[in-house]
Amino acid sequence: MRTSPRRPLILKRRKLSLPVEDAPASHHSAGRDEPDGRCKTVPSGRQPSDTDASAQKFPAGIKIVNHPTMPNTQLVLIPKHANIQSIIAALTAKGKECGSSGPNKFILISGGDGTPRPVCSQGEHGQTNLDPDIGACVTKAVDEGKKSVSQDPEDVGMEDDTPLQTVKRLVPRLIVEGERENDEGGAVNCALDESLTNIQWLGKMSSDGLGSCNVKQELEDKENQAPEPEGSRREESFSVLPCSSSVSWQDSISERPPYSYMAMIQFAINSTDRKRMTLKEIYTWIEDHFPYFKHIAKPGWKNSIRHNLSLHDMFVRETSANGKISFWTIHPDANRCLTLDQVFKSLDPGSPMQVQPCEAQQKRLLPELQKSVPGGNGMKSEVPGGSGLTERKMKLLLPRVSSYLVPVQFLLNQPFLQQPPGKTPLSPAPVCSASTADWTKSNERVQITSKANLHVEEPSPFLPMPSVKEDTIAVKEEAASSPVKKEEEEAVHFSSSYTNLKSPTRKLPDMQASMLDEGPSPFLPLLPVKEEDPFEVKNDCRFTILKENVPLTSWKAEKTFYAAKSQARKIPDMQVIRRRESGSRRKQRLVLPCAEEPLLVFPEGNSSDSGLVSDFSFLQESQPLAHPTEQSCTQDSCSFKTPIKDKLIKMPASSTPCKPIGTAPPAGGSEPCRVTPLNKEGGLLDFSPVRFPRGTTLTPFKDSLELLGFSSPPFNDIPLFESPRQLLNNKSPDMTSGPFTSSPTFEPHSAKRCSKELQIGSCTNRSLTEGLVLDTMNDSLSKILLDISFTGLEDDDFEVDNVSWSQLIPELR
DNA sequence: TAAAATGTTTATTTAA
DNA sequence: TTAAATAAACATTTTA
Repeated sequence: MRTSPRRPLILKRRKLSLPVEDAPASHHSAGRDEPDGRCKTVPSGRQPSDTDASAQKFPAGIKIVNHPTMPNTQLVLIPKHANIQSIIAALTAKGKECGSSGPNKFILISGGDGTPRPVCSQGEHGQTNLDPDIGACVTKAVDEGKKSVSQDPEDVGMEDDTPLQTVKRLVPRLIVEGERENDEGGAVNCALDESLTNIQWLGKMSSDGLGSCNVKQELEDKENQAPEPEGSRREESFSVLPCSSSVSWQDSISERPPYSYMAMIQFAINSTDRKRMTLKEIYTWIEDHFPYFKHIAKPGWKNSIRHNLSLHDMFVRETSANGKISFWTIHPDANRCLTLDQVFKSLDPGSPMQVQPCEAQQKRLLPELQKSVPGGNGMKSEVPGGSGLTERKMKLLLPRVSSYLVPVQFLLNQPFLQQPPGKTPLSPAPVCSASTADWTKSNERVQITSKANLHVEEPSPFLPMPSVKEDTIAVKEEAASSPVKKEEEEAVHFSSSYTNLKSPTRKLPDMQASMLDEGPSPFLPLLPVKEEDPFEVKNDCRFTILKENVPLTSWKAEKTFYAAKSQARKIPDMQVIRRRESGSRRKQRLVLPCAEEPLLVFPEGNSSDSGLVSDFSFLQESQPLAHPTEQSCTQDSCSFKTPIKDKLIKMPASSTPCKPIGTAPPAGGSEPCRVTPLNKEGGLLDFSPVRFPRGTTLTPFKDSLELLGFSSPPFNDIPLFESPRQLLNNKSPDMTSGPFTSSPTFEPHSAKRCSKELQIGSCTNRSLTEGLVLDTMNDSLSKILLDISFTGLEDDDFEVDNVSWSQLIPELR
């Protein structure tokens, strides 16, 4: 799939594809997609039988049958003599044959036929080599896992090494039904084990190795690449590289940072003590920290920086006392104090930072996080597994809506999760508070530079307003102008309204509800646009807005309030400069005299907590919100373009166009405005199951596999069982959590949430769903989960302790 | 004064 | 449909 060079990784969904593209036909890689989407080749030259979908036979005696109970799931019955190639091919062929609508989970079950298994079945079909591409990918992946494996696919351990040794060297052992470890001998010389292990390894490879392959390809293509396609390829490589990839964009000028411009700007600005930067400094900072932009990126990236600075309201331009230097700051209400240090952690103090979003920190600190939430508020049970958290964690860094619009997420985690180990805590809250304090109190002699006429020029977040940007005013300190009493009054009026708006108990103004109910305001579209007197126009607009209590969100209103207040107080010192009618789109500025620092009328403790206080208090308030609108207003404190849209989504009975809410409203509508500090993208607190299309549950484990490096043995502690009964009887915590607990930071509770099936299996019946799902979504072997479910054993009276697999799986007979 | 830098806005493309 | 990236036009300011 083509990936965009524009999109940062963190915004992308990982699309994992089987890295056997263009594989030679001689290899045993899975058949590639044919135009009709069906499997082209099958190992050993056999085509999968398409006569019986329920018991399809594949080479090496592999059978794939439909799972008796689980939809989109098939049982892969693997004879002991099956080799890895056969299994992979069969699975792939099956997946491709079924297409995107077919089953996406495969339960891998060994045959258990009792026949002496060959010592090594790798060469059974005369095929011992992996696809070179796969091998290369695997090698890369293994290399990344600090494994010393030659790139020669033949050296991946398929021949020189005993298969099992190779497997065991490469990947952790996998639990396999019907297989058991030889207690005495330790290692089971089992081709199936190898195969399954290799399947897992393939699944790993599909995510890691592919990236490596892409990196490899990237390196090969880089020489001849123009910047644009180069970025594309890099992007692609990023899309599959694991967090722990050794290919760090920080070490490579060719790697585009996985951050949006907005995020990088935040990084830059927050890297300074004063939380402000000139444009040039931002350029420099980005170039210094992301060499890509210095060496590779097209010059247009600076344009994008400027574009982002102007576009996002969170970026506020201030001017120096003399008005000659423009500083870009982040509005305190929007500033999460996000820094590069917070999104990275140094794995090795002596080594450069590696691409490692602090997901591990987050996971490790999750228990603390949960403890920090009184009562848990249901969080504990909803703490996702590692991968889900990973994605959500990543979203914390997203430049999208969630990243800065709803600082709750960030604040929730920041004190616990954002601190790089071994580093001096950034103390985000104090920093932010300080920043906010500076912003709201001292203001550092910095003149507030307002953006375009907020009320008039910028459409109301709730109302489609006509653009009157061409006839707005700029207020400057340099010159004086005759005061306008009317304006003063209106300004005062506005300040009062604004104060109310910002009051701790503020709630949505009545007008808001009416607007939401009635649609666009009848006033705003009628705003007069008088060429002759833009100032008058502006006043009218403002007054109209005030009268209607348009819920201007805090800081946007704040800016306006600066203007209004200043106008009220310093009219003589100001000059109303009518914007020239040349059609200029330049952002209007409001430069206040240094001597007239705006005095904020924010209510105590509410105006400038940078979202920290309020946000964290939200976490501490575990009880359900009694007044959702209040929370809404809390969010109102961040009035940004996108967040406003977001808020609209949550607005009750909103008649304004809004994006449909992803989750169904609560039954009964008892909570019309179910305000959550999280965003629609499912922030940290949104632990709802992540689902694939077609209802497939994307288990956190899916991604936890990604997190599990090659060096981590997620399955080491999982016993092997000879029979289903044994398997069920051994449903010990270790077994239940099994691979999930392999991560030292894994939240035990999340194991139960690793998949819907698992929940069902552990709660409603005695089936197990665990481990390995071979996800063939999008024709890819992305993840493997050993999924064991035997509804026939639900009955406690099922006393066939020695029941064999074949008794449960007729096809095994 | 021209060029460069900076700032604003709109439009388009792309991926999710 | 939306967010982000990108390009571009244009305006304004700064600098050489």
